[in-house]
Order: sequence, then structure tokens, then C-alpha cells
Amino acid sequence: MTVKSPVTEKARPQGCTNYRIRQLMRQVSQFYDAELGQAGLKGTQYALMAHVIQLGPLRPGDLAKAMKMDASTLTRNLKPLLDAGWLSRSPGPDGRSRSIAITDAGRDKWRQAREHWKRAQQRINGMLGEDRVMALHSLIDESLDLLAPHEPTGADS
Amino acid sequence: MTVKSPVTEKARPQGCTNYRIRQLMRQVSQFYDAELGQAGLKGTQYALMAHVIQLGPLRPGDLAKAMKMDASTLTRNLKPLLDAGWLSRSPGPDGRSRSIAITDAGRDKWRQAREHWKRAQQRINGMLGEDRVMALHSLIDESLDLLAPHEPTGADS
DNA sequence: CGGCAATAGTTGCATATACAATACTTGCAG
DNA sequence: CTGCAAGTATTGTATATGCAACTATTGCCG
Repeated sequence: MTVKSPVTEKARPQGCTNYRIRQLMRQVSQFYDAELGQAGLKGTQYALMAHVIQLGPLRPGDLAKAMKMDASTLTRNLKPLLDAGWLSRSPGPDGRSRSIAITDAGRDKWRQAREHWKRAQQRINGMLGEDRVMALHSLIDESLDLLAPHEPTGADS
Repeated sequence: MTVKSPVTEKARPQGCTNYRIRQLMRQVSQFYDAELGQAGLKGTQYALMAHVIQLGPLRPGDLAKAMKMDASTLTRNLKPLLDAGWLSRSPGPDGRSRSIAITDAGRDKWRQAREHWKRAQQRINGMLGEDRVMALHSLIDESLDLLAPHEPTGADS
């Protein structure tokens, strides 16, 4: 009865994509936060530290770009990690920029947290099934690519 | 080179599901907020009002449950909408509970915002493709079901 | 009726998020 | 060299989010 067309009517998206993603984010992040909380980190902080470890000392702006988040958000997200001594902020080469780096304590903390992260990821894999998680990852990755504002690509001129 | 096993090795999820979902949420919500902002609403507020319209006057706790969000989050999310006069909070039947309802102004505002929402959704559909959006919806809906804490289901005993 | 567990909502605290406005540098044009 | 545009980060403001603690009611048990 909800089908209004007799033949060859293409199905269309129903409901709000935004609300769905938000809801999923709320549910999922609680699992990660519950596990990572045992190591004293939130999911976002774990991810932030992972990027700093991976990308080495770098400027806040570049880090924000890498994580596709607003620079002002990053500034604030850095604060608790700097206060805890897990990251350091030193003057950058350029007088107007800074340099963010992982500290030894930060590296230790992250390695410890990584074990908790693994458990969280395994719980999610278990609840959703690995195939579904992989499908979700693929779909999200594709979507992120399609939504990303195409930057000039080439270094021409 | 990244493939380490010669044959019959099942692929496994790579990377962090939490971070991916969060990133997608950030990107997507900006499209909706940009459109809905023209009507003076955020995406979350639009969804909240939709629920109140749909579920009629109801208690905050029930609304929070319907939206699968923490009750304290709801309390705070209601505030700007109450202040704007789009929702009303009256004493509930029970002395300890309240009743949240849409106002006439709220209904008007929401109907106006709905046009902006449609544009946002169309933009997303266009950028991702309707098929991909539908696949994403399905996957998210399934995941939400699987993550939902199974309530007692039956009213046994 | 008196006390106490259960229920409903809010507040305290900390973080996450982004847009707009601001501060500070740098670099270039004149 | 001066001044202004561009680049980089931060602050102001407002919302979103959840856990823990708290307040207020209700309802029941004795």
C-alpha cells in the first residue's frame, strides 16, 4: 500500500540522512568512550593523538585539515591533551604558526589506550558482524570522498 | 604488497569505525545546517521538532527514549526551542513529569524549515547518488537495530 | 502516617563542534 | 620603509553530548 506506482518506479531515499548518521554516531561513540574511558581518553582524543603520532610534529592548521575539522575545534580539542602533558605545543618555524607534537607520556598513554580501542572495535565487529562493518567503512569512505570539496588537485601554474 | 596471505584469508575491518562515522557526521551535518540555518534552525533542532510534531505532546523522558538520546541532552536541546516559543513545556499529568508540545509558531517554523531540509537532502542525494544514500540508510538502520540494547521485549511475569 | 525505593527531570562538569570575529605575523607593493 | 592583503591561530558565542549527582514526586510497605 505504500507502493504507489504499479511498475518501474525507482525507489528513493526515505527519511533524513543527517539524523540517521547522528544517531549512529551517538550509539557507536558510547561503546568506544566506555572502553577508552578506562584509559582516560575519549574516542576523539584517541583519534587526535593517533594523527599527531602518525603525522609527526605539525602545525595545527595542517592537523585540522588532515582530520577534516574546523581549526577552532582543533584548538579546543588540543587543550585537555596539552594540559595532561600528552601533547606539546611549541612555536612553529613561522612566527604565526605553532608545532604540535606527541610527548613520551603521550605515546605511552596512546599505546595503552590502543588495547582498549581494540576491544571496542572488536565489540562493534561482534555486534554488527565484520562484513557489515566493512561495508559500512566502504560506504563511508566513498561518501567522504564524494563530499570532500575538490581542491585544485594539481600544482600547476 | 599489503596482502599478506596467499589464499583464502578473510578480509577484516580496517581502521576505526568510530572515527569514520564521526567524520562523516561532521561533513554531512554542515550541509544540513547550512540549508536549515536559512530558516533559523540546526539539523538537530529540526529533527527534535519533527519528533514532537509526530509524537504529539509527550514527556521529555519518552521523547529522549524515542530519539535514543540521553535525557539530560534533551533537556538542554529543548531550551533554545522553548525560548523561541516553538515548543511549550507544561506540567505533565504526573507532578514530577512535564509535557512537551509543539506550538503554532513552531509548526509554522518547521513547515518552513522542511523546504530547506528537502533541498539539503537533495543536495546529499545528488552528491552521493540516491543508490548510495539508500544503501547507507539501510546499513545504518540495521546497525542501529543491532546496537540497540534489547529491552525485555515481552511483558512476562 | 512515616520512611524509603522507584521514577522523572534538571544541574554540574567536561568535551565536541562550527561560524564569526579577532589578534598576530608575514610578505609584498609602492 | 609603510601599509595593506594574506596567512595562521585563537577567542566569542551558541549548540550538542553524556555521565554523575542532585531535586522533586510518587507510591508502596509496614
